[in-house]
Amino acid sequence: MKKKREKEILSLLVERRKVEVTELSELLGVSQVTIRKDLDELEKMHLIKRVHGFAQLSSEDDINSRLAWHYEEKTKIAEKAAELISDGDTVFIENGSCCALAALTIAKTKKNVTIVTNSAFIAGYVRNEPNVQVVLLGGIYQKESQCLVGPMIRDNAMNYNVKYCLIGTDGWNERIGFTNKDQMRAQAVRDMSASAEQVVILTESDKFSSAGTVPLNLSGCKTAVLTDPDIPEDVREKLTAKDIGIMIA
Amino acid sequence: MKKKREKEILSLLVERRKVEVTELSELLGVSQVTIRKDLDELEKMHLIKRVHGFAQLSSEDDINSRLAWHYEEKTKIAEKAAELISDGDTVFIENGSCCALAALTIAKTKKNVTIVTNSAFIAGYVRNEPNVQVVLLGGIYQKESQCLVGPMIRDNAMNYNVKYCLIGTDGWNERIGFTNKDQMRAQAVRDMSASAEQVVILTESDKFSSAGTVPLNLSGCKTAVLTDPDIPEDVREKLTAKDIGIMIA
DNA sequence: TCAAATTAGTTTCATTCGTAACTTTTTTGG
DNA sequence: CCAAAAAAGTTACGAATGAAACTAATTTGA
Repeated sequence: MKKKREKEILSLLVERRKVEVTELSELLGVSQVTIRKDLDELEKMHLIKRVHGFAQLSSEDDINSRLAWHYEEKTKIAEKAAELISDGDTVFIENGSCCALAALTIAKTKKNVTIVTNSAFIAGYVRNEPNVQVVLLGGIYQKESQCLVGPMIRDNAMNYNVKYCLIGTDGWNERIGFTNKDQMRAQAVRDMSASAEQVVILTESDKFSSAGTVPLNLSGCKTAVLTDPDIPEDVREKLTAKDIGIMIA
Repeated sequence: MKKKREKEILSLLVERRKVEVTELSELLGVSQVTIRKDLDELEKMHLIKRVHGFAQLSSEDDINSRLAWHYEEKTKIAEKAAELISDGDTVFIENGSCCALAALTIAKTKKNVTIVTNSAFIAGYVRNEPNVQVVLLGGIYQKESQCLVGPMIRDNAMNYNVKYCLIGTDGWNERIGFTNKDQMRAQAVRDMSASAEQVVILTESDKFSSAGTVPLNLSGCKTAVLTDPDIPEDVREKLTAKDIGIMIA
């Protein structure tokens, strides 16, 4: 994301879901042609969809539309995550918008990496990258999130033993730790983590302000968080006290 | 597909991949507005994509674009296949364009059916249908075909025992029987078939004119073919001689 | 430091788009 | 059988689009 104007367009879209080209032009004080060029760029990145006269986010539940929120931070986190991976590695990646970006960055920058994931979204997301192999763990297909859950995940994941498992989260608090919205998905995360030496949680720092409903309970695993520089100092201390590593993108 | 004009548009697109709205209007002798309405319909069915001034097929390798070829026959085959399934059933469905249409028809018309498939494409294809559950078998993700292959398929499929397994094919001849283009996918078909009482091959009749490279070798399974009425008489006899049932859509 | 090259943005224009109001054709039910 | 309703198609028009040629701003490197 080179231009700050593109960031403003995204913010507007996250708020309103759908904005007219003419309105964007007035609001941002540039010509409609310029706006259209910006929108073309954003569409290339799959962050928005263009329709006659408008720009809009992808469908509500789609990971693509979640990517529009804090895209820049997520990009940086994804790049940092990719640095952990070496050519030829196999890495577990769980569903989630940061994870999807990390998967794409890895696919674009590494050679001969195998991504093992429970996310059909991620499989499709890196489909055009020739230098990566993808393994999809079997399971029940959750239609909204396009990810796979259920006991087959565990069976399949046990075929592997990897160094890193990259996962997402939707919140955190001191008492219950990191959380997820969905019980089935939380279990999938545990099952995948069990086959990895190190779990890395990819999350923007604003997730630390409130917790979701289902604790991930990763206590048995060596865990680290990869987040942006805005993580509050008190959270840092609490994480460190619980022996959770902190990486800043 | 109600209108024969829409069929003509599809034929043109299969030939040329991309046709201008103005040209379609002249060729078919109706106004551009009418063409645009047709194109909107076809786009709703995911058979084509619209761009400014043109209509074009989805990307070359995409199953969606293969659906444009003989769409009507495929629709009928899919409807007939759906009749085999009852509310509450679990059915195996393999990758392929006829299979995808069958999956969608089942999802739209049946209640409480579980589709077990090795096709991430099919999972996405029925994503908006609320009355169906999808289970994706795990494996190596083939980027072009969006299907899963490899030994995990067999492990996962063994969790089930179902009545019907719907599969596709890319050819047939008398000596080697039904074929597939790809060794890994052929093995996935065998692994899925092993957990089903009855294998039903969904294919348009024109596939009987030539064979692909990898025999499916389903000899151990009770097998039937579901195809359109144009299947040649001699092929019928040869299939019957090999104890393969024939259903006509 | 300054000229050339690249990048960003604008203006213009012919073309395409979607909508709405209108006409023709086909269906349908009494 | 035929009138009313529904469906299919057209015309007309203002708004949106993409391409190209042009101008302004920024980068770069000699």
